[in-house]
Amino acid sequence: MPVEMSHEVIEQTGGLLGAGLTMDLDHPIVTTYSANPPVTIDVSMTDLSSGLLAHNQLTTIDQSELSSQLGLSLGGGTILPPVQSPEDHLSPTPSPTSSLHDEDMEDFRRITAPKNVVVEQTKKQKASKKRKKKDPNEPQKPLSAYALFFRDTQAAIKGQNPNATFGEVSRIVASMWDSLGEEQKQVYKRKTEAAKKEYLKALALYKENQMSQVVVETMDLDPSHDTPALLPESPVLSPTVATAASMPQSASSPPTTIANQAPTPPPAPTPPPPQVVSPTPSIAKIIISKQMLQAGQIPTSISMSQGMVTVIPATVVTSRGLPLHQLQPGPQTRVTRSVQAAMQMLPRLQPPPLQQMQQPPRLQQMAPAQQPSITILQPPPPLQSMQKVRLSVQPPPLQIKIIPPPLQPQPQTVQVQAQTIPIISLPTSPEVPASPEHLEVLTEVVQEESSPPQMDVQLVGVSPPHSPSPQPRCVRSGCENTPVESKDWDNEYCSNECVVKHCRDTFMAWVAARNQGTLASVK
DNA sequence: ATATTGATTGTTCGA
DNA sequence: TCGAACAATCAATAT
Repeated sequence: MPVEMSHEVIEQTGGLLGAGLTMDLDHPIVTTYSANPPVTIDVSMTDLSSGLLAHNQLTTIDQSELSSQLGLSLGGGTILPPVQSPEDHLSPTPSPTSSLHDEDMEDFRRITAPKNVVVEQTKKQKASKKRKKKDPNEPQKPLSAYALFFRDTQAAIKGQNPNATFGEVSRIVASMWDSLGEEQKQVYKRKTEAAKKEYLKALALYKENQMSQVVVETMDLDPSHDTPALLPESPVLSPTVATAASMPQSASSPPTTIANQAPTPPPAPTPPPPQVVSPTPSIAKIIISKQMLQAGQIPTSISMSQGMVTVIPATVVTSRGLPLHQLQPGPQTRVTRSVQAAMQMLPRLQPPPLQQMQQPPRLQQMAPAQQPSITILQPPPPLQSMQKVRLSVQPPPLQIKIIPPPLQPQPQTVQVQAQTIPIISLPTSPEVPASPEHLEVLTEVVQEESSPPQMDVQLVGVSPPHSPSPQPRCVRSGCENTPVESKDWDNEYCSNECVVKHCRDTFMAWVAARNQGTLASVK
């Protein structure tokens, strides 16, 4: 505490608030002055209090006496010889009770009693006063120079005179303010000016935010639809949505809307909105990552329309900085779920023409698909091209096709290529029914696949690589029969049985070789 | 009208 | 109904 210094200041300058205040107030203490009042303020108040209040051992001061003494000391002409040294004042701080003598108590009552009456009177008068409701987020107006000064000095006054009432402190502060030199006042005024600039900035930003509010809604198009949420507990969705919600929107850019806009679709401008919304009441869940929003890219989107589930991942990097496909539970689980949901719709739907499967509509034009197909665009791992797995499942014959993806990992522009490689062709047979369970297994295997697509094709591939023999034989290993021609296979098999066996063996071998125990659940 | 601080009073709500 | 928590009010003064 700067008690000694205050004494020195007064002794040397002969004034109360002269050099001391100037010296310390010139210090830039903008950020701390409110919490820690300027040292010199404390000094001055200490001496002021000691000189004025403690001199008479008053906790309540006679107004005229106070004024005269304040005027005397603050006027700067006379030095008040402190009866008590500042140190004495500080060390055992005079407790309110101990400092109160009987006479003081009388003075206290004499002064405070009428005050209470006044309070009661003004209470009724100002009962119906200001009714202001403010937005808590609205920036606070900068304090006036006097308010800053009051805040700084009142603590010192209170410290020296704990029993001083608010009115007394206010009068003391006002006297000090009056006696404050213009330079010292300028210090506070500069603070106020600086705070005002900040206030204007904050106010502008606040108003801007008021103008543009982000609308973020995520909901199922059909809540009654018993479909597990595609992206429920995703570690990606929550942060991204929160980011979108908290991200300030500039007035020029439209609010980011993640919503089902079926009731009132907005006038879609030429650039399609970043989300793919299913036209049918099934499910629409949107992910917009922060990176994508900032880059203005089309975000991850999932749409489902009459059995067609489209997963368009965002760029690989997520908010965690991990590739999307590495998250657990990641898109694998979600995709599987959506696939399962789509599977249940399959039996009712008729297989589409092959041409349609090979040339699906553009992603932004995912009009109601006529075939029960599932298009899954998985995010490419780094240095890997995007893998596009297209499962076209239909009642007999069942087909699963893997389409090698284009090399450019640009989900928003990628189109499904017409080139397809038939891998497994399973005609309906009693031995291998195309049950949903089986489909699910196949699907999950494909979903969990994250290795380069080439390997998939190679492993899953049905046709033997080569070995052109002069006498054609059935493709199934161990079968020596001559293949027969059928509409279900291309002159490779001798019978339906061989087709089934061959496919089963191939698939099981692929599963075993592929997973090596990592997918023990797949049988 | 509003700000300073802190005591007091009034209101609301849960136990 | 009671107590806790919160809100409103008031003081003197300056802006």
